[in-house]
Order: sequence, then C-alpha cells, then structure tokens
Amino acid sequence: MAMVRGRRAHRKLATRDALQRAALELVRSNGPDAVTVEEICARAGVSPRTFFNYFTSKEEAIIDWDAEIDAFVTTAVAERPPAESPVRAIRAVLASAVGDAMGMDMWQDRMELIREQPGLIGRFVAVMGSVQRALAAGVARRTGLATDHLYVAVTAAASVAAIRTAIQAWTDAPDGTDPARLIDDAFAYLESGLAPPAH
Amino acid sequence: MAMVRGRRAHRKLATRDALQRAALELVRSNGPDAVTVEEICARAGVSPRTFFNYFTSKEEAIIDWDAEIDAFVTTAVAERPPAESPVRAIRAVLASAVGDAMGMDMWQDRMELIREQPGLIGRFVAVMGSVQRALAAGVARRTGLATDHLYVAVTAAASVAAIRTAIQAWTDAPDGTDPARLIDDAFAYLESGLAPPAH
DNA sequence: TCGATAGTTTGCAGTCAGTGCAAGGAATGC
DNA sequence: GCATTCCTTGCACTGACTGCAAACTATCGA
Repeated sequence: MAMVRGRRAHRKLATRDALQRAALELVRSNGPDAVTVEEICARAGVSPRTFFNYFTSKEEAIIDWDAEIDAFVTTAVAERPPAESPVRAIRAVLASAVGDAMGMDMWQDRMELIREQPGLIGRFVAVMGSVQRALAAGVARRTGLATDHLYVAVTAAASVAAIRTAIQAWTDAPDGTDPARLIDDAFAYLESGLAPPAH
Repeated sequence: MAMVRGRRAHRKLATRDALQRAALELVRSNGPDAVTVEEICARAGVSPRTFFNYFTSKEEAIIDWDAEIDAFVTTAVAERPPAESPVRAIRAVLASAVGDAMGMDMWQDRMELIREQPGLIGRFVAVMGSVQRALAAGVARRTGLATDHLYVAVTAAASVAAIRTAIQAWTDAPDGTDPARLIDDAFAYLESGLAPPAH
C-alpha cells in the first residue's frame, strides 16, 4: 500500500472507493447493462463528470485492476527456483495467487459477479491481457529471452488461456467446487502437450 | 455460397457488401476511431438507421464473421485422421485454413488492417472466441468427450492462444515473414508442453 | 393484372457513454 | 496570508445504438 499523505490524497482514495463500491452494489442487484454511470455517481455522491476522472469506462469501475498485482506476478514468476520450467513456475505462482484471492472477500464478490453476469466477461478478458503481459515479463527474466520471443509469448498466452478456462469451468460448476483443483488440472493438460486424457 | 433467390435477397446481399466495403475503405484511410457510422452509410448510399439492421456494432461491419466458417472448422477438425492427436488435428486444419485465407485478397486486406490499426484487436479477439467454440466442438466430436470437458476446453483455448500469438508476432514482424511458419512454431511449443527452446 | 401480404428502409425521438473546456473551490507550499 | 496547484463540476457536444411507426416494394396467389 502506498503511503497517503495529506487530506487531498486521502479524499481521492475515498472517492475512488465509493464509486467502485456503488458500481459493484448496483450491478450486483440490477445487472451490468441496467446500471448507468449517473446512478453510480448519485449513489457515490459525486458528479457524473467526475466519474471519468477516475475510470475511463463503466466496466473499469466494476472490475478494476491494480498495476501492483502485475508487478508482483512478474517478480514472483522470475524468482521461482531456477530448476522449474517456466510453465511450472507460472502454475505455482497462479495457484497460490488465485488461492489467496479466493480467500479475500472483495475477490470472492467479484468472482460471484462474473459468475452471475456474463456481460462482464469482456472486461475480464481485458484484465487477463494485463496478467498475460506480466507473465511474459516474468518468463523473459527467467529464461533470458526477449519479452516478444515467440516461446515466451506463447507460454504466457497459453497459461492465461488455461486459467481463464479453469475459471470459466468453475463458474459453470456446482457450488463448493474447488477452483484450485481446476486450475491444477488445466495446467496438467498444458504441461502434457495437450495429450488427451487416458479416461 | 447459399443460393440467392429473388430480387429482394439479392439486394440485401448487395447492401451488406456495400456497407462492409465502405467501412473497410474508410477505416483503412482514417483509422477505426475516426470513422463514424454516418460516414460509412453515406458512402454506401444507405440511411444510418439501416446500418444497424445489418450489423450490431461498427466493428462488426469492419471485421465480420461467417457462421459457415465455424461449421467448416468443426467438421474439418472432427474428420482429420483418427490417429492424430487433437492438437495435431487442429494444427493441420488451421495451418491450411490460414494459409488459404492469406491467399485471398479480402483476408489479406483485413490482416493488413489489423496490423496497422491496433484499435481493432478487441473485435479480433471476439472473432477468435467464435473459432474457439468451433474448435471445441470438433475436439469433442473427435474424442467423444463433452464440449465443456476441461480437457476439450483447455485444448481449444490454448490452440486459439497459439494462433493469436502467432498472428500478433506476424503483425510485429518485418514484411515478407511467412505467417504459416510462425503458426507452426507456436504449435510446436504447445505440443512440447511448453518446454523452453534448447538454444 | 391486381391486390393482399410480408419484408425492408427510413425518419424521428430518445437514452446513454464518453470528452473537452473553462470556471469555481479547496488543500498545499511558501 | 497569498499564490499555486490540484480536483470537481456544469455545460455543451459527438456519436453509438434502440424502439416505433410510416412509407415503400418485392412476392405470390387469385
């Protein structure tokens, strides 16, 4: 957490938080398409114009993304034991990261939201793009290859495809299903070169 | 090609084509954000309201997608020799499909467009989602597993990630680079379980 | 050939997202 | 205190997109 100095900076954080909270609540009860920026602002006690000083789109307020998470993912992947293959490193980092996230109320809420409101998938995909770049940076550091080397890019993209699929499967699965298990299985398929299951 | 009977159906096709052509030309010269639906319609000789009888968004007119292609991909994957693994089957189908597409002027144009106008990537991703569903259906038919089986879903998603990455790499590569080669390399990484290149 | 029918186009009016600008207000540094 | 800087807000505007009802036109049966 960055230090907050001064009344001004504090108020900014509070406003941002109020907007996000208002957006989340309204979308939760009405669905994403039935909520207008105006309503969100009314609830947060802020003018509509101000909304766009904080977020560039309605969806961004609902599911925002912190650049700090990307930085964390990059270094976490880079610093896994060198003996591990890149995919293994990614698998380890994501399994624990997602596991942690599921423990946090805020994320539990958002995941539930995505589960219920398919209209937010677009935004979710955008966020995953951010994760993909972070993973690519980590793999690049770890292998000494360039970020845009084909191997690095494919590894990051395929890994994100795997988590995305696992999360998708989880949203379709019955309540109580363990997401970590699905992520693990998805990565196992990846690491096997996508060989069909013995079955 | 479906048979066109009657003047009415013929005119409809012509209008659709005119709109698409107009959109493509304008975007080509001005970039996607600088083109309005109104301009597209003026050039196609049609009222703005009519535009939305044909396409649900501006982007859809620029890069549209035919459901017939999806159907083709599904059966092509399903009918590859049974000895091939699912990824191999996908690789074979996509390599030839993309190879063919590159030969067609229309697609060459669109690819150039995506290369030059990063603002269209969102729409491109949407189209890839359609391809992903088609691939999943093909793999399901071929393995006897359900379409939403985790293995099937991961295979389709990872394959799409591989093509998308290859195309991305191609857009960044110098002119004259062979896209088929990049696709091939990307799938080779996938099939190896994302093992890092020897080098 | 004519007239009923059904499919298409279009104008109109309206909602909503998102942006640029300039004025007002409040925190901050000196 | 006072000037500066940052933030908010209202206003006016562009542009995507939708529903509705009226005008038009191809089609088809009598």
